[in-house]
Amino acid sequence: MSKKRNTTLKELSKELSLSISTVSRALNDHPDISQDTKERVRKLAKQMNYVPNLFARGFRSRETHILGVIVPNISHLFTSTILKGILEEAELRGYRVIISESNNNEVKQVEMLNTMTQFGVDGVLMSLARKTTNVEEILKILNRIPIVLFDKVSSKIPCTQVVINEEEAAFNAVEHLIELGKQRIAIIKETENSYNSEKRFAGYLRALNKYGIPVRDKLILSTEDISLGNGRRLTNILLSMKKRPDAIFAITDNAAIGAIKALHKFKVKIPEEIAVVGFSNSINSTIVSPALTTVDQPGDKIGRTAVRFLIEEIESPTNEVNTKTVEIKTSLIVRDSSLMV
Amino acid sequence: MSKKRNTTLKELSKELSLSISTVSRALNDHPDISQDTKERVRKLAKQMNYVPNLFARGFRSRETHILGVIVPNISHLFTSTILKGILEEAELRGYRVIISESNNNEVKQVEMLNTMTQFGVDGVLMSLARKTTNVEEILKILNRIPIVLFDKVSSKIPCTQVVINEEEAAFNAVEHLIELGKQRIAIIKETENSYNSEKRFAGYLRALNKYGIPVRDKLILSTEDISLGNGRRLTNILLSMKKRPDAIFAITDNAAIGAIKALHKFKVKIPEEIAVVGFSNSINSTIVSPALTTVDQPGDKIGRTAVRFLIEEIESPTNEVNTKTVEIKTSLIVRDSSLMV
DNA sequence: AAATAAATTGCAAACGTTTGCACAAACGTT
DNA sequence: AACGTTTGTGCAAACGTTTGCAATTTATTT
Repeated sequence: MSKKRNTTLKELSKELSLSISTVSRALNDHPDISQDTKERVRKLAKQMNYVPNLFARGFRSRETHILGVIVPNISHLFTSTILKGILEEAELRGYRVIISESNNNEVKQVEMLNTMTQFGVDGVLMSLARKTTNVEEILKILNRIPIVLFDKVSSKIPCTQVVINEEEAAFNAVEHLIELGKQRIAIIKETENSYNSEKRFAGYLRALNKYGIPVRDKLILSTEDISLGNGRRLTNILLSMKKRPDAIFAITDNAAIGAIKALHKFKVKIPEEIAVVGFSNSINSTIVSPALTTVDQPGDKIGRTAVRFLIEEIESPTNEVNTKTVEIKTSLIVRDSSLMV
Repeated sequence: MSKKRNTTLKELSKELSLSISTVSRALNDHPDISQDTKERVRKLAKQMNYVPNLFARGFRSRETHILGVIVPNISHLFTSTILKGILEEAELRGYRVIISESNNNEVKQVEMLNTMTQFGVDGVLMSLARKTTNVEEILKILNRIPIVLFDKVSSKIPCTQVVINEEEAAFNAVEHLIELGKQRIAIIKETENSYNSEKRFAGYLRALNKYGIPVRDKLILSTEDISLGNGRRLTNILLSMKKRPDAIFAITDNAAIGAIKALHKFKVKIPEEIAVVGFSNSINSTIVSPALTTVDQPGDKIGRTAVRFLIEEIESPTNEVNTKTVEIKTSLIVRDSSLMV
């Protein structure tokens, strides 16, 4: 059970009567080494099942080929889809991935960032904890290693950011409702300064503006925690109004599903009386009935793209700051909750 | 942007006019060092923002304090809940976690296991790919480092295994249906030699036996891929029978939801005509209507437990093989799909 | 044949940490 | 005063790899 030691360069070199350095260079395909020697070395290496000790290597060259990932909540479906993309792309490019969860705790988030750099990761992919306000510490670390933000990002951090076209996606969703003939469109969004929520809200406003529909404050509802339960609760409020809305745009599938449940309870016809649109295309959106119209966000593409940019920065470092924002296109998936005949 | 170097022991030692080894020992709270020195060292270390180079350490002591995790599919909700538990418990105990996805591919699974040991992880937590049959390679690696299996396990691999009480959980679920007065209980399960499926099937059989209910082959349906779509398809078959079942036990929430969808379509009353029970307590089970009765598996507890056993094996290695199986208790959550008044 | 260039290979240092051992000082015991 | 003991500290080796430079061999040129 005790950890058996791996074959080392030294053992190979002894076996072949070569020096350690020659063996090392042969395996790394260094041009100074003759073809002949290279083949002999490679053959024996394979035979003796040689694998380089990554710690010695990382230790020596301060390159670990490890990427750190920090996300608020790993069991959120959208997040785990992104992680899937990250894992796949990283593996493809010969990087390994360490994952941590911040639990939406800003302090913990910085702590993890520190541990990771201390650990020697080559770069970090990060989705910010809700209400990340103090970016000081993050900026400090950004001076030392490249960071790429995705999904929950912040304009206060000058680095590459990979997001979906939140504003446009929301615009499209609301435009869809308007084209259906809806005029009193309510929105259920987040209170706090959440990047995603604000962008989506902006899209909502732009759509109303474009079609000359007045913005009614009463139809703009916010909640701290954009959950199913709160979606239900806010919808109840909407239903108690003298003039009910004729559509609800919830910036989250869960909240939208909560809305549907509430509407169901009060026997409101969906979508005839009130149409509902969500955001995320989570599995649930097809399970609820009526099936939910929603915005599909290609999580794995976000993950892959983020990895690609991060590795690029790692492998060809420049002294300029990278501040580009990459937008991944989403698409509106129309289902029964907004399908009028 | 270039990787700035961290403070090293050498720098600390120079500053304090002490030897490197004294500083090292002071920071590791070695009893040989005087309290006075320890405090001076610690103070300066903090001030100079010293962090040990984990690579040098891991390299030296061949202990990395990294755990490897291999799962079939990270974006499966139950899996990511387990991961959450793993991450939390590991962090608590000062271990870091590397996660890989096997995509249910046996070859890839072994490959990852190899890369991880090569990488120097102290131990591996693994949930097996479906249809893992060739355990040769895994056994080889088990000789070198401790492995703990969870969720998808195999009796062919002599190591600690953390599972839920699959058989009993299924038994309870079916017993619940019987107590409801159901007599023709169908089961939707997996075809291939899946550990979970077989255990659950065994529980199903035991429940029928206990109550003297004949086992009818026609009511035992299997599918390769236990998905929502296949749940729906198999339910359609059940509905086409001359004598329909009066209950369906699907060994997966998704399949159960497929069943509900099919029943819905044919306007079969749930649970009066046919009751439905699933397995997993995924979020969806509360979103479908009627809400699904299902078995709650405490994912994070599984994760935490697995980590605990693994670390124990790492930190106090014995030469005996560890083959205990730890069962985590589940509970049946009764909802509308089987709630009769 | 001598001189130079090119192709291979080896030596040795370096990376930052831990740890067995040796050493020195201070103390207590005969 | 001589001897052990205890306490605190430093020396130096080791972990496995990479890499600048030197050394050797071989090929090419004059």
